[in-house]
Amino acid sequence: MSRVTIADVASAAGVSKTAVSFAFNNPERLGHATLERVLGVARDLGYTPHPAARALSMRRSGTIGVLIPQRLSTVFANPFLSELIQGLGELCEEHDLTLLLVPPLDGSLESAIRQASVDGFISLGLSPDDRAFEVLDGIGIPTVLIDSEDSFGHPVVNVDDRGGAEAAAKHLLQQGHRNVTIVLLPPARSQVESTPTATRRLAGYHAAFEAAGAPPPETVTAGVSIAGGTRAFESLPRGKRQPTGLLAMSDMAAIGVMNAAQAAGVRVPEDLSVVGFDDIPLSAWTNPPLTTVHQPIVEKGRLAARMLIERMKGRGVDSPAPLNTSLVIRGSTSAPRNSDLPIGRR
Amino acid sequence: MSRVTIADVASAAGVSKTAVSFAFNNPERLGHATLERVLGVARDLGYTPHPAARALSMRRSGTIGVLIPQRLSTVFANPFLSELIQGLGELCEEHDLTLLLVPPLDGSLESAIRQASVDGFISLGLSPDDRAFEVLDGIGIPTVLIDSEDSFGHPVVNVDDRGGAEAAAKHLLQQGHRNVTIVLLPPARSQVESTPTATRRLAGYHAAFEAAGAPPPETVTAGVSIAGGTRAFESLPRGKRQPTGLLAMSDMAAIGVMNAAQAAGVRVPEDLSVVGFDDIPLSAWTNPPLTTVHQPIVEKGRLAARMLIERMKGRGVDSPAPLNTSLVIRGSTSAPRNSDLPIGRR
DNA sequence: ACGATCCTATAAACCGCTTTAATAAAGCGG
DNA sequence: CCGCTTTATTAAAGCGGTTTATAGGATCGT
Repeated sequence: MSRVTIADVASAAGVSKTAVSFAFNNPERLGHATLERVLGVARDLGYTPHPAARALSMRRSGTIGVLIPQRLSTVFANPFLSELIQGLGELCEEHDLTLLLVPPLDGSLESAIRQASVDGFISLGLSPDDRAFEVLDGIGIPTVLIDSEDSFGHPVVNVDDRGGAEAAAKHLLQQGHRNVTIVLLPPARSQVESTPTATRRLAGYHAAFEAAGAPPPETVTAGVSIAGGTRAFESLPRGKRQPTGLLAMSDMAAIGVMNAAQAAGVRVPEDLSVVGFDDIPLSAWTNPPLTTVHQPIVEKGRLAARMLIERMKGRGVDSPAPLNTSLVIRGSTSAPRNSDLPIGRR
Repeated sequence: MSRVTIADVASAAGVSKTAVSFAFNNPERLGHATLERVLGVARDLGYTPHPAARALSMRRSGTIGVLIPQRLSTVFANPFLSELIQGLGELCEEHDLTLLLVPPLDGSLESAIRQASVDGFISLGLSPDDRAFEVLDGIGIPTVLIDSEDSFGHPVVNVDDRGGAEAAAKHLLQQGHRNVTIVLLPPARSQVESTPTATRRLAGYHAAFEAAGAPPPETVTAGVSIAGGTRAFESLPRGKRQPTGLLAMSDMAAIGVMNAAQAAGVRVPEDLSVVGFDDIPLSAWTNPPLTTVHQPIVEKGRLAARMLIERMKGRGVDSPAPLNTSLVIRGSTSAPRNSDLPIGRR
């Protein structure tokens, strides 16, 4: 009734456990006849090595963990993670690894980390001061960071958030927008801090406004979801003080804003220009198509996985330069209707 | 240098391994003083139980596996899986479980199954004759099927694919379409078979045509991606024989078709009506918004996870009735321009 | 003063596999 | 027929935990 173990196979084939183990992992150390016999018996009995036992004795589980800072239902509502996993997946399959999703269990990412039987971790968007790092360092497991901060023990894969944000803001400024609101990313885990990504993007926006001699824009915060963007739109000032341009830190929020705006009779881009961030596939299909900052998400996943696999082999890797971002101008931005700038300065 | 083990903690605290183990798993069996001391030493040393060792001795890994019939990069290009994981994730987090993605490794799902250290499997879209089931049954691990076939050892969660497809086809027929093409789902794993889901949807389409006394439609096959839909459109007959209506088995393919059609100057829905299947969030945002068959994907995930967890507790569960599907009529369908049906019969 | 009872703490077996070191058998030249 | 090298096989020691059965006190009623 119970599971077939290596001992069962061994006694059924009239050999030692060692022989059975060799049959699978070291076939050349067995005589031809015994090898065949053991393999045959194993197949007949339906033997499969117990993965946990194997992992324990080989010190290797064949799995890499993805540390997710929020609930799965939250984070998978954003196509960002899907794309990232496409990249991670390519490398995993190439190297015979499976992918473990590790969200905070019972609110605690730390305890989830401890439970996870993995050979390495990819962490998403963690702040340097996150408690998770103590645990991570304590167990000394290879880790590669994505969307985090540099120089801090583990290699990091980032994109040029700041440059992308700056380009986005500059675009709006050049179109003549002066009344702009920024839609911030919510803090991921620690209530106090904002994510490293959000910090860099904000800096980029601000830099552009400063360079243009414009006052720093107002901000609202919105979750990375269409509903979050909808709420953000509703919290915007109306009437004369309503912004003509919106810089959203995520495409999902941007799309939510567009949706809510149009439902409220505000036309995009005529009455309100909106630019997103990420360039998820959906953004090319909205109405109007979303102007946004492209970042190479799949490539980011690939690169991080490749680095982690190197680290798991014991080789050291350095953080690469931030990956390029680029502004993709589509239909959700235009000059404001009552631009107070002369045509020549646009 | 090496990992801190339970023995290290034990000797540092001057107690037995048993005491340390009890301190974490059975604190009431220890005296107050020793408990505190052991816990303190453990914290100081940064002790964390080895997950594989724990899994081996407790016969429980705290992980459930999702059996994915295709490459991660393929399957995560479709928002379907994201939504499903949102549902699975809710239950996982509630029960302190992590989620292991198990794609075919080196082309073989069977070997991936063996490697995976999980307490249960959720399988996606597997045909009854898939070889994976031999392995699954061999190791006797609780399994719940999604989008598979009934009565076959494991409980199954399905939606009413047939009814949904029938409603979709009926809709097109009622609008007056007589020249319709079906966009089939590609086979998932076994080259010969089509997936159970595809079979049921096809039956639904055919039933509607039969009931209307119309000849069965032509078919093309397209991968579940926008690019797949694009290719499908290109393989359609042109000119007089070009269909006026398209029944796609996935929203992604449907969107790809719309895209390619519009790029070729074919207007949707005026020249070509298209209806999808799944009702992924994206479908509400395309231009025009996609008419499609809604299925409760998140709920499907929740239900399957709930059932699996019950099974993991040793309780038996029955397959529920197929979940309801419903046609969502949006902007991608209308009457064909030169309908040969009199107005009254539309 | 003594056996019964209750708390604590532990020794040892076990989970199922890998791997090192050792043994037995076989082949071989002299 | 003997030492020596190869080849085929295995016993036993881990890997790092959990858990059962047991022992050693302290407490207690009588």
